Amino acid sequence: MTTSTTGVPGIRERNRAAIEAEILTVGRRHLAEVGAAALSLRAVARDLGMVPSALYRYVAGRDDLLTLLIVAAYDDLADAVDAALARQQTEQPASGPRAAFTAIATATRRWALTHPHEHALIFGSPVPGYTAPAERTTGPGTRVDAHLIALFSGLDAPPLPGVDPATQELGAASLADTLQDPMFLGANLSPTELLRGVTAWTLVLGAVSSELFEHHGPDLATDRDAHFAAVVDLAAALAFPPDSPDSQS
Amino acid sequence: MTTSTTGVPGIRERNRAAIEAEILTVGRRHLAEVGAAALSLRAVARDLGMVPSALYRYVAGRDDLLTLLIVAAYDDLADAVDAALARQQTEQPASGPRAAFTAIATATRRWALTHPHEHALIFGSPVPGYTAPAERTTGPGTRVDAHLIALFSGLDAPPLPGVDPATQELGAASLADTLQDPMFLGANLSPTELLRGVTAWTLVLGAVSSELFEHHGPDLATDRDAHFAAVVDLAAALAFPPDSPDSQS
DNA sequence: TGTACATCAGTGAACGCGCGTTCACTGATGTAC
DNA sequence: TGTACATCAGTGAACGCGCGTTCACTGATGTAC
Repeated sequence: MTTSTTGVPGIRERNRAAIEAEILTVGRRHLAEVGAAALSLRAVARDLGMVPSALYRYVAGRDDLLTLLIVAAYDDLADAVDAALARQQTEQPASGPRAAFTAIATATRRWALTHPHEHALIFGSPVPGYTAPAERTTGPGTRVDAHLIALFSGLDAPPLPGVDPATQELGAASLADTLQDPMFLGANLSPTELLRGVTAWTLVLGAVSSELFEHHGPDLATDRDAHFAAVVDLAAALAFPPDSPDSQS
Repeated sequence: MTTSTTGVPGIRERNRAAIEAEILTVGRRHLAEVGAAALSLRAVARDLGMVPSALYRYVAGRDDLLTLLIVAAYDDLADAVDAALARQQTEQPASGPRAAFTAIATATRRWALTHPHEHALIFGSPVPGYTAPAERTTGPGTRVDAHLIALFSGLDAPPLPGVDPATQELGAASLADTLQDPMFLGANLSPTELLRGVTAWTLVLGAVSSELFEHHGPDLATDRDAHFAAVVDLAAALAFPPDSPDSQS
């Protein structure tokens, strides 16, 4: 369309890309400052030195901007997790899935602490009057999950002591349908592994949100890092077999 | 002041109490319908058949109304938990702390599912531009916690298999200061018990929020009750010794 | 290389909306003597 | 029991604010011939 016949993008196209990037940057800054509920198209436009209506050349409306920010947040988090995994892979090439789980959990918490509003946007209470379009958010929203699924596969952990086998069985069975999702293709995950993995991850996210939103006040732990490490250790004990190596730094 | 010399409240005083109650009722209904972020003084006044400014006779402003609603939500949840515990006490008088933990978790989830916005108000992301006055919310906010503390005391559970003792020790130590809080007076709780108890409860709240906010989409489990029961079973395994009885209904 | 036309970016004004909060006021309810 | 005064509940109008979205428009950038 606007592409010239040589395939080289013209100025218009380059400008458009530049401004789209700028909108995203400013949008993220506003999100970080005021939160999703108070995010305003007019304020973003103001900050871009534009008149509000001009934004509609680039964004269909406020909801569309929110969707862009959600996608960006998921991607940013996933990038941070990818980086943490890669770092670990080079520093401790022999480490197993449990250490990878710990690395993912730690990176997720770090990211949340540095991006509280973006964490709230994707893991907190829903933004009033907005529902995310699944076809745009599920892709980036499952990048971290894909890592976890790989880690939880083929563990064959023995039942935890003090756990009721019948209750576990029923809970696992209720997840069987989910395993049909294409996401799990080739993962070779058992319902029980999924149950225990999802539970471990729920605990991690719960701990992060609990720390961030201060459910137990600001002073629960004197050493928050140590507290979180212990929680992650417990979470890992839910999903991984007892002899699984976990190298804490 | 307005009390007559006989000690019997006059009409004014009774009217005032009645209207205060009505404000709370309408406020809660609005909260349930639109959520905390969209809660508006004007709308509440409208619904009461009053002019907006009249509300200021009863409430200092929007923030004050929010505080009232937070207190009411905590109390309502705690009432539901109390009722569930009492019911269990009569139906299964011989059941132990682990069964009580399960009852509390189940009641908390039930309450959250029937009061999603109130759950979000106290356990979700913070309301933008509002910070709760601790001196008014901590009282009702810790009623459920008090039950849990009692349950977690004196358990002396053995270390979970697959858990790193050093990591647990550090995590527990970071909670030692918290144990000085008057709330723990006479509870005889060890740092390790607190760590494992808080973690178990974090998992429960995380699971409730995850289900409510649909972090894994609407269709993670075909039988959500069974899924939740299995998660609570795993949570209990974190805090209670393996031989602790847990009677699932 | 030059001209006629189509596309696009951004402007500026306006729409209608709802919000929290203030203020001077009326009329009813209570209190003191 | 009656009267003068103080307290309180609720009214109505107004303040200034920011919001999302629409619309007709100007001027610049690109395209076709």
